[in-house]
Amino acid sequence: MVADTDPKRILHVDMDAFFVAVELLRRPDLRGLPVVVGGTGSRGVVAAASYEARRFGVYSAMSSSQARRLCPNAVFLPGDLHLYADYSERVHEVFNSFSPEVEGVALDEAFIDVTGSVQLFGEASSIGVQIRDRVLADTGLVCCVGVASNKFLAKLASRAAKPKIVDGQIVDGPGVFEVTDDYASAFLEPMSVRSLWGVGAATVEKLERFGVATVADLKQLERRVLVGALGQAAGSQLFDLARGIDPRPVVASRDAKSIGHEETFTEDIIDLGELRTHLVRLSDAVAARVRRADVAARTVSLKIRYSDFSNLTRSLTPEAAVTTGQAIVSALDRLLPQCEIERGVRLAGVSVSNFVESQVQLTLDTVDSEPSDGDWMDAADAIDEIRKRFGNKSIGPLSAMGHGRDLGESPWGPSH
DNA sequence: GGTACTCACCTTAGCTGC
DNA sequence: GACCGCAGCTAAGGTGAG
Repeated sequence: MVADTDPKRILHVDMDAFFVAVELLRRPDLRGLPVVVGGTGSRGVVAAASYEARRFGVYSAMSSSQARRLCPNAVFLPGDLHLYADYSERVHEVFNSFSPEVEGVALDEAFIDVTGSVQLFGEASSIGVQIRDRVLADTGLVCCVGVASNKFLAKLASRAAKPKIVDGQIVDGPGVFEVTDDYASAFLEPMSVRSLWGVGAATVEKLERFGVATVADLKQLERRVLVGALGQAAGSQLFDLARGIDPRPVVASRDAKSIGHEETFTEDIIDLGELRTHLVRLSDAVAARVRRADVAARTVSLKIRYSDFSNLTRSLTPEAAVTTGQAIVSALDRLLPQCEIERGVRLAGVSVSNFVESQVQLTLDTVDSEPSDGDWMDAADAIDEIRKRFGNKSIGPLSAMGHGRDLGESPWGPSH
């Protein structure tokens, strides 16, 4: 089962219906009603649903139109990521007061390694109770805590700690749930393989060919069989997870490996000029984040989703690493001819990766040539300063002004 | 009809240099 | 010089989480 040499005490903290719960703090009149965050537009999805909405079968990632059909009386809210980020920060302050080893996974969830904290605060499950109480007292939000000897089991344990919908009724969960190493087999084996980390629709289909539906079924397969079916990394990981083995440590700070923005349009785009205007705006937003991170990006990627939902991704690595919107757009201009605009473009995305230290090298061949990234840096610095003082909407590329929505506004699809 | 957004990571393939 | 094996990089696409 779990290696004897691994005495770690890991917590997984999951905020309960986080986005909805934050909304209810400022709209207490909505308590007890079906409330949905996201899905306000025709092409959007549900980001979070209250338990009252879940009783009608509304869940996150469901299309907005389906959610409306299932629960026409639900209150649909557009969502406010800035507000959620503020609350997330406050919740993380609570986590950090119990251990410095906090790994944020998303705004509403984190792993905490409390191995070194038990002498100070008591047993791991007791720390879980204390965190839950403190989060409620400091923010008014409810969280669920899973306790185990590794991240994978702690994550599943926090799921078991949550409230559930049984026969259309909301049934409270324990709030804190521990999976001991002795209990791990009995806990895991009846579960669907879909519960395991890294198993999505495609992997489920492959496993079904081996007659595998549950973790118990999965344990019947040898490692080499799984590796043959799923590849070295996924196969080997799944073999271990089925046995409750997960060696990944809690990593308190992680450097971003890519930065990107993508956007689904209210209507499909069939004009290359219009598409380019949106790409300029997206590039500008990506570049601003790159500069805030104090890095430069070597690779620029373009993502296009056509009206039939097929995707095209193209990337290139320019001679010099990029930090400005202009430099990203010039790279995109080399990729854009591969886009078949007449097919109708539903979504466009811009991302950058392969980060290096932010150092703009001015070489002799930049003299008397096209404006380089270095030439634009002073202007970009000035833009960053203006945005810091007057807000994101205060300045932007002229060609993109008046086009598209502010990034971060209606983050789960177009609002109309 | 009906599918967002961001990010990480994996696989495969082709190319280049040693 | 041709060929092989290997490593490293780039590019494209896919999968999955949250």
